[in-house]
Amino acid sequence: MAKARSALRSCPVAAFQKMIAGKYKLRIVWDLKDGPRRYGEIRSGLLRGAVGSAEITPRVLSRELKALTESGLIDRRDFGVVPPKVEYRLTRKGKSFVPVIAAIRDWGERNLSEPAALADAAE
Amino acid sequence: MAKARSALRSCPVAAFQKMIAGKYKLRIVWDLKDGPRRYGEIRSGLLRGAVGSAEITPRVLSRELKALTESGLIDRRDFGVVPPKVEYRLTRKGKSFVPVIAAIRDWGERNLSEPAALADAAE
DNA sequence: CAGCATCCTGCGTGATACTG
DNA sequence: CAGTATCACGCAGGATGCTG
Repeated sequence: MAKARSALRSCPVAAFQKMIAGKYKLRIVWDLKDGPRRYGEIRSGLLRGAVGSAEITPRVLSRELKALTESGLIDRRDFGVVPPKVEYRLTRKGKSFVPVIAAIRDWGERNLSEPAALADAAE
Repeated sequence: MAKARSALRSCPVAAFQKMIAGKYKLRIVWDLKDGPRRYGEIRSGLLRGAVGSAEITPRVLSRELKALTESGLIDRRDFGVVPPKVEYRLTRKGKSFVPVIAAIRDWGERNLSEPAALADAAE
């Protein structure tokens, strides 16, 4: 079975965790599910849902986007114009990953959101 | 809609990320799906799948277990005997989370494991 | 507009040693 | 056996400023 082979490496879960490491990767992918978006749009989009304290620094966003690109989840498209215009879109692989995030969101909406908030508040 | 309310806080995805933060939490929950396990068993179980370099230090494992307990995913049962015997088991909430991990594993097995390994190897 | 360069800080994680 | 205590370190991630 092919299963045993891949399971050895470090199990899919660990690979998954590496892939989505970082605070924004999941949200970026989720945001891109509706179609291509420009750098600034993604940045703005990430602010929705933030509690309102911190901005996402270009350095961080840039890193995440690059990592996602190297993971093969998203694709970077540079229009090579001035002023710069760059779009990011999901790859095939990225699209196939959307349902997984959907499952996460779905579970999170009914199990986290509020009850888990006290675990935070307690801290 | 209740959706908007919970979505505001920081979106389910962020809450999810906080909940499973740490290298072992997902694997612990996954490991516990087959039934209760003792501290030492969990520790040994985590070594399967590790590339073989590092041990899991008690400090780290202890923290993860405590965090998972406070998240309400697992339940700690101390038998109060000597030598100590402590079992960890999934709660209802924890069990409901297993399918999500299954989805992750499933996706990971067909999309990561090897092709994504080069992203690692490159590093 | 879409980044990159530099500095700085907190925390997650590993190593080691000790205890009820 | 099932942890806790202490030390140390790398790195994610925020702040600020610059550029093509």
